Amino acid sequence: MAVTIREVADRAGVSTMTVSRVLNDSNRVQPETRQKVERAIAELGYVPNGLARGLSSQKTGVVALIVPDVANPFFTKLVRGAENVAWHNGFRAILCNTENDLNREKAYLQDMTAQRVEGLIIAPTSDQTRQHLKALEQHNIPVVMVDRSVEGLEYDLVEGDNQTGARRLVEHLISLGHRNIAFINGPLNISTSRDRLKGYRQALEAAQLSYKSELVIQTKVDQNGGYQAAKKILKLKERPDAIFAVNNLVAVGVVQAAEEIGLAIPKNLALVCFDDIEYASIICPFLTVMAQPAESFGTIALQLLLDRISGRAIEQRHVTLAAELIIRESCGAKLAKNRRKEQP
Amino acid sequence: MAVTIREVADRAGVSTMTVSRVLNDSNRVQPETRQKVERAIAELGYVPNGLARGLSSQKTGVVALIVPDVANPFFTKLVRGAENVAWHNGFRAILCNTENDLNREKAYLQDMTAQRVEGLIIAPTSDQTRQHLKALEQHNIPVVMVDRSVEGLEYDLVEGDNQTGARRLVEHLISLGHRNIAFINGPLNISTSRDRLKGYRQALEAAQLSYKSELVIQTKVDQNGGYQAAKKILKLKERPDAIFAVNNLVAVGVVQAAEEIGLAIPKNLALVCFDDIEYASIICPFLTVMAQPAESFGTIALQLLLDRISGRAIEQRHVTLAAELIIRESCGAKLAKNRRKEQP
DNA sequence: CTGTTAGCGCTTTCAA
DNA sequence: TTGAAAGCGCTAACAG
Repeated sequence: MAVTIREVADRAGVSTMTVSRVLNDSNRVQPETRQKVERAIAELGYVPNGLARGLSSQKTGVVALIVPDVANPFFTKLVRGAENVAWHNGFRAILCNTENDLNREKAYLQDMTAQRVEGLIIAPTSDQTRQHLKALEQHNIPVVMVDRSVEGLEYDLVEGDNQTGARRLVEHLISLGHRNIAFINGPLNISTSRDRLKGYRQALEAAQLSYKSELVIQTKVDQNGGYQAAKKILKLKERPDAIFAVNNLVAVGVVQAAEEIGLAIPKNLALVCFDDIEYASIICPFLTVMAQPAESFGTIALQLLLDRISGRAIEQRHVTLAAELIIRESCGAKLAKNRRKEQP
Repeated sequence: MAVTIREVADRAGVSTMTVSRVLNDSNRVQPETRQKVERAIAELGYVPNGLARGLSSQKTGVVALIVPDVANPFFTKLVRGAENVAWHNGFRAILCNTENDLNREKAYLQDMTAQRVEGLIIAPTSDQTRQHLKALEQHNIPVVMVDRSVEGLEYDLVEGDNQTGARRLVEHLISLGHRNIAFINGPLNISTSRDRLKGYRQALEAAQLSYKSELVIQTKVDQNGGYQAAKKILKLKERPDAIFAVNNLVAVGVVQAAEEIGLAIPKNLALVCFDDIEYASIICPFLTVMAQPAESFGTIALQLLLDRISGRAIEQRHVTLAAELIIRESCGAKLAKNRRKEQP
């Protein structure tokens, strides 16, 4: 058993309450008394029991971060930003990686409630998350949703401007002369998939291109999902000349598939996607992307959460962060430019 | 205040003890009683208070993961592996991102002790971590060190074979004809830096190349560190024809610097490093690396930790994981090959 | 400024 | 198989 407040109090010759006051540095303690206590703490190597503290005070100083996939650079950065802000405000962050699994998400949600975390940042696996979250309403634990929204839930939200982003990405492809543009999308029960689909259609319409359902496919939003989907869509009799991948990892899967099939990007196939891949883009600036400020998603979400925790916020807040088009190789823009130069 | 065990007990018409037994599914409860209790739990939406539980039982079901930088793909994967194993064994993982800051590491360590986590995985910021860890010894909390070792600490350890890996990387450069090989290393108070330096020297000696201290430079092991160091070293009158970067992020910084200076890799400068960058290598297989099984670092470390927690392990264990040389573009091997073809 | 008294919500221990 | 009593280590609320 570790050293307790009792032992510290005995050694310092004061009551436990006085020790407690020193710990929470209430200034209602005489300097000399405080010194005695502090010496006792140091000598004993006393570390207050956080559980007892939390149980008694109803404050744990812990928030939970629930994300679908830590290995996705977007979420990695989001987590980093959130953890940082938490740290600087005296909070710890528990990381919960759901692996896009609804059951795991549900279990984590229960668990975090049990641990009495003071707040929750969640990038929901899908709209089905609604039920789990609803079930937690009675616990009155502040929640902020990030990246993905869930209809019918009144929580604060930090998301990207997915529709606009998608539209601009597709417009870009169209401006480069592509007419047969496939869209490898995620499941439609994820808000980002729905919004990006809207943007895709919007861009086609504006260019008076018809929407062909065989060019739009839904898959898991990870590398393998992108790989499988690309394999399928690139076998079409009328092969697309460009692909819009719903996110970075799906795009990685597309690159992999194209390589295997022997299609050169961007020569034989143009490719664009949502979300950058940090270090990759420096090593070789290849993917043309709609980059989102991932870290800001995390820092802002955590700030909103802290506002809730401290009771500063009342109304529901909805932050939308713009994305930035970064044109590199994979869309073929530079290729096109060079071609023009060569054939004057 | 949330629903408590008391209310569940009242509603089910049993004592709190019986509810507790159902919760911990002790089988010493009559089926009918159990049903009554379970119904009450469901109706009330009861979630047991983990703090109270932990305080009372001395078990929290939480382990801490302390890493220097979550945004580094190596640690991201390590964390992912560890979190996964924790999950499957009924444990939650708290992520602590120290940002390579000793103070932050110290605070986290104290904090985790306070929260009574049942175990600790730590990739230490440096040898200075020893003092913090020593201070926690009296708490008898199981610790497993990963990636980096700290001398004088008797904890379980999972690390890579840094010396061999570094040696092979440099040997590879030498085999390609490079003689003026710079090494951008990390601080020597990190074990991996020391071991990789040994490997570097070993390779030079074996090839009877002299060690030139001006070609070895220490820096922070992140992108900016690599960038700054490369800027400096590439200005040398006798410019190196190859660089061995101590890790992936440093290599990214080197690429950045080389780009700025106008040096083409691998044409004017060969580059190799430790640790792969997952997605980047698929999008464009550029960096020649010594890839470490990052996820295994995490899974194995967590398994060792679970052994400790359950008291299964007694002796100190030391796991060394081999790295794999992956030859891509940046070292110039393929360039060399082509050159040979072109000049028969 | 300091101490006393009661819990926080659960589990352990011992009886029944 | 079930329950009563006694804490786990701390802090809130009130006295003094």
